[in-house]
Amino acid sequence: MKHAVRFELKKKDSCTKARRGCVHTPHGSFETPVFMPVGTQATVKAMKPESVAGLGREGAHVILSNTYHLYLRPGHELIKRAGGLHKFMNWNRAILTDSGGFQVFSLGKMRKISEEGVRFQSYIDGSYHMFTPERSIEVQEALGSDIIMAFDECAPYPADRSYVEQSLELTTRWLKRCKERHKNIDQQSLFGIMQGGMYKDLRRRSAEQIVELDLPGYAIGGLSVGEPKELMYEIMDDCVDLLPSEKPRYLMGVGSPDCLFEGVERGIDMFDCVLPTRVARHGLAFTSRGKLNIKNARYAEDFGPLDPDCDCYVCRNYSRAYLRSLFINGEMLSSMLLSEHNLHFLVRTMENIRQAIEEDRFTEYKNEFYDKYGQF
RNA sequence: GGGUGUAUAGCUCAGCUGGUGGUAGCGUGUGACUGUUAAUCACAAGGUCCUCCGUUCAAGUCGGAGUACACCCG
Repeated sequence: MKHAVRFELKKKDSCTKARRGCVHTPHGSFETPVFMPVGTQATVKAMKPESVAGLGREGAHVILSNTYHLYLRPGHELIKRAGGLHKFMNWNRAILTDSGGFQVFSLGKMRKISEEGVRFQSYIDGSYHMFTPERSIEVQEALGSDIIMAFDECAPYPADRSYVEQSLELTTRWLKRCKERHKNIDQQSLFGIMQGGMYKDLRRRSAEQIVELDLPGYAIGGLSVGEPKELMYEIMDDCVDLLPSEKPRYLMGVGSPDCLFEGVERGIDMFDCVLPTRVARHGLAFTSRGKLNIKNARYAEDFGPLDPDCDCYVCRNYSRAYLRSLFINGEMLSSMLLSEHNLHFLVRTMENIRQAIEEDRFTEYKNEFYDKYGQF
């Protein structure tokens, strides 16, 4: 049977491991490397779907949503009855759903891990819910996303070697159960997730185990969980190549501008991150000259655009002074405009990266970007 | 004109029977945020405790006068 998702590798940079490709899904294709905006609760916070579709020059063609959150509320069965996640949220392009694996990490004390799965306590009403690999796949099937992620354990940092080792082995066993349970491979594609924490040999072992299962795509999980960036880059130096070059490689949860460049340079094709939308709601903008905190007093009477080099809707129409005024008055338009700008900035930067790879000048573009952006 | 009450951070207020001014809220200033429990969180600055006199070893706190404001009565 034909896989729902297929990767087409178009070009490789001659100096670095950067690649240019395209992922084809039942809900259209997206060019890679790609940044996927995050819409955890079936919405990219503060953004209308048509605005997401209009980001950058070409628009965003894939977003991420979350299995655990939608399972809790409004419920995957409800979304299925609504006609699936795409229809429910009015997004007819590709959707990738995270499995709930990250919540094993982020929900901290509110869960208990066993061989069977994870017992979560709902942060909404305190009720208990058993999530297993099978359950995660069932829920993602009901949601109808194009790419579904394996249910994994995202280990914390720092973590003992023995803990990470057991966690990685558990993740592999769970991946096998996910694959076993996943039947509609012509409608949805399951991506496996590498773990192994900050231990290179464990990363290698994890990669070997999951690659053997011959899935249509692979992700690197368990990075950007609090470790220094240099350490993350060092781990990536080693482990990206362990994933098959003919499959898309997805670095989960990463999305600061510098990390995108560093990831692409090491052969990553897909990224997702809440950072641009979260920091936007907290008043921080990414600009070509670096981070800009809109609540700083010095912007009170700055009537220029957020980023003079940006051509987004926000920069074309609003001043820093206005955006600051919105923010300090607690107006929701502040979140909307800053989210749109930040997402545009990352989506546009990725478009530039893709073009640079096509023209075989990725490193040149990266240096150009870094020079202008300054300190991260 | 008389009575009553209030006066402490930029604002709104805690501060018991005197013992170095408050983990107070908001505001202000700054920072953090990376598969979203996050329109969140953290830190900092900022005061002749209205003025004067008195009681006391010691007064934001007790007494008196003044001033300002609020309300009530003429």
